[in-house]
Order: sequence, then C-alpha cells, then structure tokens
Amino acid sequence: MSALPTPRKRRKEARPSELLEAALSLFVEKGFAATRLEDVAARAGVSKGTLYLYFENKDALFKAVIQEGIIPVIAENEAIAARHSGCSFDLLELLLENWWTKIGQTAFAGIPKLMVAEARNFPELASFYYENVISRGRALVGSALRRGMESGEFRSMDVETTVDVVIAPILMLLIWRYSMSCCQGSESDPQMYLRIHMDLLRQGLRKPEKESQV
Amino acid sequence: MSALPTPRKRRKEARPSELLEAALSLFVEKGFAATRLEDVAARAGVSKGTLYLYFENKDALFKAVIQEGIIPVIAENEAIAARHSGCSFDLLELLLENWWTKIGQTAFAGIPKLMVAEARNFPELASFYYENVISRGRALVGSALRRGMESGEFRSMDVETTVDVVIAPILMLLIWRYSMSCCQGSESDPQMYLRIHMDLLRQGLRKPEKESQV
Amino acid sequence: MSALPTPRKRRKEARPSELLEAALSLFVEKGFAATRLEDVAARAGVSKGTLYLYFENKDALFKAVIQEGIIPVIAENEAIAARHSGCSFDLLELLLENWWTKIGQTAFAGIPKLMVAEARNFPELASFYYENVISRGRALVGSALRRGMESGEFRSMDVETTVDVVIAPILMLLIWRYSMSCCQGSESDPQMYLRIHMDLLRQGLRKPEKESQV
Amino acid sequence: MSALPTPRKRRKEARPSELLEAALSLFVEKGFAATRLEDVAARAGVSKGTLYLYFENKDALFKAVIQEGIIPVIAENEAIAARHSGCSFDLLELLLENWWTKIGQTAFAGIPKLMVAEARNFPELASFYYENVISRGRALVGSALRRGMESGEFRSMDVETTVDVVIAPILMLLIWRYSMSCCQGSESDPQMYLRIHMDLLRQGLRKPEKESQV
DNA sequence: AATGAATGAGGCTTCATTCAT
DNA sequence: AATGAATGAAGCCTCATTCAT
Repeated sequence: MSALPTPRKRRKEARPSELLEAALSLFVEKGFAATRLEDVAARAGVSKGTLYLYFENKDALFKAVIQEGIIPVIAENEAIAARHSGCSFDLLELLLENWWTKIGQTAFAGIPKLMVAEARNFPELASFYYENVISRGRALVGSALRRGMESGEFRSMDVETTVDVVIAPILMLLIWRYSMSCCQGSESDPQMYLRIHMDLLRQGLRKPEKESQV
Repeated sequence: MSALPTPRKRRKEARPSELLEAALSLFVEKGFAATRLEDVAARAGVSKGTLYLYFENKDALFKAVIQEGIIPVIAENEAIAARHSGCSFDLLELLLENWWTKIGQTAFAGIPKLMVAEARNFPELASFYYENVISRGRALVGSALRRGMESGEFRSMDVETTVDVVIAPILMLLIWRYSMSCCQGSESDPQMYLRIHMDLLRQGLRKPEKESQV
Repeated sequence: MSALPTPRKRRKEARPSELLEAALSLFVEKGFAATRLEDVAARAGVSKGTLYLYFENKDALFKAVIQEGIIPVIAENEAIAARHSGCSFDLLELLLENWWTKIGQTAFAGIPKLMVAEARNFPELASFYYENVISRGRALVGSALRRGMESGEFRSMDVETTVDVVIAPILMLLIWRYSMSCCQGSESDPQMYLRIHMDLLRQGLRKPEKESQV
Repeated sequence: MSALPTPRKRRKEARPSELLEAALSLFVEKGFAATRLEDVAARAGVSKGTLYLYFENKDALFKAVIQEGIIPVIAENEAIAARHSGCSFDLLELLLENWWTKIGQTAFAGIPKLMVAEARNFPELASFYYENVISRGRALVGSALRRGMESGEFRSMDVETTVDVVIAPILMLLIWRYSMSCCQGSESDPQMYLRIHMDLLRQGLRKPEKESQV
C-alpha cells in the first residue's frame, strides 16, 4: 500500500536495534559494569546523549538486549518439540542443533556468560531471564527426557536434575568461549565437543538391555 | 615467662588469613571488580591501609586467595592420582569427592563463577588461574581418562575434549549456585546432581563389550 | 544568520588554553607533584572531570603546557639563528633577548625551576623537556659559539661545556626568582644582571689580539 | 678522664647523625615531598617509629639536615678570605676550590638543588638557609670582587649583581647534576666546566689596559 | 629506647548521567 | 532528534603519624 519509508526515516527507526547490536557485542565482550555507554554509542555511530533518547539508562539497555536476543529461539524449539514424533534422543539432537545454529554460532552466544556474570548484581534481570529462557528451556529438555524414560528408551532418573546435567556442557561451551578461552593455547573444536557430549549421553542415558542399573 | 606470643603478635599472624577470608567472601558475593578493598578491610575489622601492609594490591590479594585456597586442593588431587592404583573411573570419583569436599562445600565454590565473570577484564588474573588451577585440573582428569582408555576400561575418544565435557557439569553446578540459583524456586540437590552426572559418565565412558561404537 | 560561533562553541574552543593557563600558574607556584588537578580545574572555572575531556592525565597536561608555551620560543630562536648573518656575539644577544621577552617576562619563567625540582621524580617529563627544550636550546647556543670560534671572533674552547657555562647564569636568574628570592630583601634587577652577564661574556669569549690564552 | 662510651652508648648517640645522613641522601635523591620517612629509617637501619624519637616530624628532619650540612664550609671560606693577601682573582679561585672539595665532591652537593626545589614550600627553611649560607657566601665573593675593583685588577661593575652572575654557573653545575643530568647522554666533566668558567671570568673581569669598556 | 602495626586523609582517574544548544 | 560538554561521586593506592607493646 504505502511506499517504503525514506532512507532517513528508516535510519531513525533502525536506531534502537543498531544500539542493541552494539550493546550486545560490548556487553558480551566486557560484561555489564565494564562496558562504557560511550563505547556503545560510538559503535552504533551516534553520540552518548542519543542513547538516552532510546533507553532510560544502562539497566534498561541491558534488559532490552536480553529480551531481543534469545526468547525467539526458545519459541522455535518449543515448536520443534511439539511436532516431533521420533525417538527422544533424536529430539534432543534436533533441539541442540537449532540452539547451536541460532545461538551458538551468533553473537547471542555470549549471553549465557553475560547472565551468569551479572545475575547477582541484577536480580531483576536474572528473574526475567530465568522465567523466559531458562525455565522454558529446561521444560523442553525435561519433557524430552521424560518421554524417553516412559517409552523405555532411557533409564529412569530424576528428570529435573538430569536436565541440568544434560544442559551443563552446552552452556559451559559458550561460557568458556567468552571467558577463559583467551588463556588457552589451542582452540578447542566445538563440533567435536558437542559430538562427544552427545555420544556420552546417548550411551549414558540408554536403558541397558538386561539387568544392572546403577 | 609466658610461652604464648603477645596478643599483638598473635593478631599480626592472624591478619593475613582474616583478610583472605573477608576477601573471599566479598569477591564471591560481588565479583572482583565490584568488591571494594575498603569493604574487605572493614569485614576483617581493620582499616583500608592495613590491607596494604599484607597485600601489595587488589590483584595480589586475589591471587593469594587462590593460592591459599584452591591450589592446595589441586595439589592434593595430584597426590591422590599419583598413588591411585585401582580402576580409572574410581579415580575420577576420588578426585571429584575431594574437590567437592574442599571446594564445592566451602566458600571457594564461588571462585569458578568469579573467574568466568571477570576473566576477560582481568587477563592477568585469568592467566594466573589458568596456569595454576585449570591446566593442572585438566591434566589430572586427562591422565585418568587416558589411562582408562589405554587399559580398555573406557572407549577411545579425544582426551582433551572429553576432559572438558566431563568437567563441565561440575563447574556449572558451582557457577549456577552463584548466579541464577537465586531465581530458582526449589533448591536443587547437588548430591543427586553429581550422582547422576557420574552415573551417566560411568555408563557413557564404558567400552561396550563387543562392537557398536559411534 | 549570526556569523559568530555559539557561546557554547566559543567556550569549548577557549577551554584548553584556559586550562593550560591555570595549570601553568599552579605548576609554577606549587610544583608538579604538589599541584592538584582539582585546583587547576577550579582555577579555570570547571570541574575535575572536565579537565579530562581535554587532557589525558596530569603528565599530558604538563607536556601541553610546555608544548604550547616554550617549544614555540625555541623554534623562533632557531629561525633567528638560521637567518642571522652578523657576528656571533650579536646572535647570542638576539637569542637571549627573545628568550627573555617570551619566557623570562612571562609565567613560563617558572618552568626551569619546576623542571629542576621535579626531574628526578618524573623522568619521563624530564626526558620530554630535555629532548624538546634543553637539547635544542643547547644546540642553538652551541652553533653560535662554534661559528664564532671558527671565524676567529671567539677563543677556542670546548663548545659543549662552554654552552653550559654560558647558559647557567640565565637559568639561575629564573630559578632564583622562583625559589630563594622570597628571602631577599632588595629586589635584584634582572636587566642589570643580564647586562653584566653579557658584558663578562663579550670580553671573556673574545679572542685576544695577540697571544696569552690560558 | 672517663673511659670511652660503650659501643652500645655510642650507637645511641650516633643515631641522630646516622638518620641525618640517610635523610640527606634521600632528600637529595628524591626531594622532600617524595622522600618516604620509612625509607630514611630503613637506610639508617632503624624502624620508622624510632625516627620520631629524634625528630618531631618530617619538617624538623629536613631543617636538621640543612643545618648540619653547609654552614661549616662557609665559615672555612670566611677564614680563607680573612687571611688572603694575594690578588683578588686568586682568592676567588681559592674559595671555589675549597667549596668544590668540601661541598661539590661530597653528598652535600645536592643541597643547593634541594633548597631551590623546596624553598617555596618551606619559607621558614628558606630563610634559615638564606641567612646562614647564601648571604654569607655572597658577602664573601662580594668583598673579593670589591677589593679587585678597588685595586684596579677588575673592571668596575655593580658588585651585588656581579656576585650573582659569578656564582650562578657554580650553583647550576650542582643543580644540574641532581636534576636533569639523568637525561643527558654524555657525562659532562665538572673540572673542565669550572676551568672554562674561571677562564671566562678571568678575562671577563679584567680591567682592559687602555680604553674601550662596554 | 625501640618497634612496627595500624590508621585515614588525600590525590588521580573513570564514567553514568544531565542538559544547553 | 541529536549532540557532546560538563559534572561529581566513587575507588585504588600512598604515606605521615600514632601508639600499644
């Protein structure tokens, strides 16, 4: 119906997301406290004052970054789980694959480390993240595990706790990359890491043919 | 006449560890950058200046915390590994048990999250930690895995990467406790978490009797 | 419509020189180490933070004072020397006259005493001053002396050392004024001082008509 | 009559001068403000607290250093002048030689720079030094010059001002050595410096045989 | 007389936030 | 809408001085 907005207008509307992108990359690189708003503004190509036209303060900027970053991927994974009908371990692999593609291989990969690092200093933010990302992600993995246990594909174990154990190496892979990896001589290979994790899991979760569970 | 050192002297000798204890609790509570040395001093019941009689600066204080608290546990684990002659998985369990008792159940449990959160902004501290804790810890787990693979107890896998996968849930357990756990309704049970992790590992690492590796 | 820059803009452009002026007067009054940046800012009518918008730190502020105030005078003197074609002693007098007008009779007169007082504790500043002021000043006087010796106007002497001897009374005049002069009852007359110095020099440097050097 | 004091007693009596010696060397090396009392005490082999048993505070220590350092040499020079009967320039050379031996070649050589550097911040000290050292030194040189002028050995010039001009290079030699000399590549030769100064003076002060003064 | 542990004021520097233009 | 100059609170670290032993 209407013509496309003029370049100028589009620029203006793009501002917030340009700022969010700049903020994400700096928050992820330096953490929340150590990121200077002046640097965020500079990376987005605007001045420090402009930033305050779009975000009330540093906290609000941080929240906006999280909000935009990860929730859509959780929703995608919920859809994948809803339409899956194969075996449960395959579902785990599908969920991981999508997560890896949409988060692990993008700038959002830095968010888990960011949240872990700042949760205590920003409890309100942590709550927001927990409700919208973590609890939904755990529910997803939890229902896959529960289905597998009920079908006899997996051993019986405490589901909630197993979820944490299963997720942990995936989170650590990202957290490591944005923290101590700078000290490491050799680059580790995330593909191999994930494959080994899933290999161990496949065999570790499987219900033994006959006797002798632990 | 009295065999006891003077109160003054006794105080002087106790100071460093009082300061280290105060520093540990604040570092773990607020992170490295956000901890004020004045608060550390106050918690130890001394003034700002006194702290500098014992530690050259904030970095040195932090390194001392690690030096006194964590490195000895690594050394203990190295001794445990050196004298171990049983099967490799048992060694992994012994190492975990000692780590859990000396680190996981003490205030030092907060250090991994601290390091993850601050590594990028304090590369020298990160290096120190990497050299003295991480690389030694990985070597320890790595040699246990390698021994198990060579003896046929474990499947053959890339050792370095498997080390990371094996360690990750243990680190995440601690990291979680000092970050997002505040948002969690139910307290999770670390004993069960570790048991499930080790169960999955025991079965996941084991070399199948006959064929069918991945 | 109006051709004048806005007041704000005008202010911004004037700031650096206002700050340099304030810094010069305080450095000269109290020395480098004892001058508080907050006082410099206050004297320029701004806050502490503003100073850092224009100068990276205290060292940079000091260097800027030298850069703006003294180095140009050295450059002028180099130009004077380059275009001079008369006798060498006249050149010495021209150099002195310009130095006296631009440095000796301004607030910059306090810099030599400042440098002498602080050189050991701020070796980087001392180096900067040595490279940019002292060595160029000495080269200037040295080449005038050398020319005079080669033309037979002056006796032959070690040039480098003679430079130091020739310059010393001029520096001492300024150093004295910013140090012990407060204790002196009668104000001494710098014009007479300089005239006597040059009188002694004119006759002292001159090559005797016939024999009898020392 | 009495036996020599015991070593222990002598040690105690030697304390103040050991402290003064240590203070001199540090004040001369770093200046007043930058000298740490802890370093003074350490160099004298005592503890920080001990220093306060002998000197009320840092200022008092500084004053004591100056008091002990130079006045005796001035007195010696006054005696030399009193008994001198040769030509006036020879007297100037004798005074210089004694000064050079007793001050210029000892640790006291740093005092002129010290006084110059701190005079403004310690006016009371500056007065003390002016009365006891500078004014007496100037009187000494002044009377030698005046005698030479009256005898026809020297040209007629304003005595007070000429004194300053004559002394300046000697003071600058010492001041330089304790300030900017660190930046200088080649060590300058003080013997040559003083010889050139005296050469220039000898010829510069001398009354010309016939006409043509300036 | 001697010690040395303890203090706390003070200076440089950073940066989130404000606001006049 | 956008700018960017200006602010001032806050933290690390030093060191003269005190005082219990």
